[in-house]
Amino acid sequence: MRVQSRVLDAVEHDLKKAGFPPLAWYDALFELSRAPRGELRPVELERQMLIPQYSTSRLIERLVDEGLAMRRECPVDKRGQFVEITEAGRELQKRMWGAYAAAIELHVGSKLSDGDAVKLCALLDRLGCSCEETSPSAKDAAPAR
Amino acid sequence: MRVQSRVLDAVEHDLKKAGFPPLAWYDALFELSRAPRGELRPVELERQMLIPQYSTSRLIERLVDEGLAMRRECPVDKRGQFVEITEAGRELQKRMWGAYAAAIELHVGSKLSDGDAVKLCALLDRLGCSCEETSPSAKDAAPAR
DNA sequence: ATGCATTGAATGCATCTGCATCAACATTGA
DNA sequence: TCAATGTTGATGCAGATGCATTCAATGCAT
Repeated sequence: MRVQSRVLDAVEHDLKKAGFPPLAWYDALFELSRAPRGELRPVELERQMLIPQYSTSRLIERLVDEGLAMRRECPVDKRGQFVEITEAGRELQKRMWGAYAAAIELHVGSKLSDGDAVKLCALLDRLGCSCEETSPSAKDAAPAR
Repeated sequence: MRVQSRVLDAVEHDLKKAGFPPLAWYDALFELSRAPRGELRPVELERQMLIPQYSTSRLIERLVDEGLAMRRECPVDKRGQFVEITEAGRELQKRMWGAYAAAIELHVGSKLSDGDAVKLCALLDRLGCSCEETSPSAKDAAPAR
């Protein structure tokens, strides 16, 4: 817990210092940019990012407000919608990646050999899976971040 | 990042389900309870918990409001103060530890052998130290959690 | 001693979160 | 067909957080 918060804070701090929006924006833009046609249902974005539903809704709202994404309605399910990344969004995502990658290298990469990184991933993976055993209802699954 | 947020959320979720306050309260009560005479300067608490100053200030405020801790003034430095844990505070800390320990065992302990845990700690330790190299000023050190 | 930077703690304000709920649509099943 | 149930997404509201600033007390250098 201590290490994670230190590293994450350091990375977010670097990003902010470079004048960029929070990491969550990057995550969202990244997921959108690599989606089939640059678009995703909010529900899918939510699942990718491990954040609660209302949080997704508001994140999208902000991205749209900033012109980084746009909503389009879903033809097959009229209560749903698609969120599509704009050119500006793709551009910001790429620019942020510069700072983000540098921060990762500085705070993580430079401190771990490739082999160590692999070992670390393997160990962490054991903690990651099957989190719902506490409660039968999937509704209870905790949101993330 | 993904694993940490999943595990932490699961633990916090279990704690809340058992009717307990957030983990940060536990952390603070724990630090206080193991301090020399059950008391700590806010600044020290801040350093132990890796949270920003204003956050400590408000956390203490809540603990005091709930009768879990009490403020006393510091004789040697009149702008400072001491925060001392109360009996109720010690008791809550102990009761929370029951649920907390169970959650840790469920979400972490049961998924990792002792040897793996040691390896994991060793790997994480390499990421943890020397975080201030980005900026010469210590003021810039990022807060945590 | 006096001016000046530093430290310890609190707080006003804007923003963000979490929770519960809502409204609209979709699906199922009798 | 129609009621019950489930999904999708938004939102009002209370509480939490982050930021910058404040104020008082302290240390320090001249």
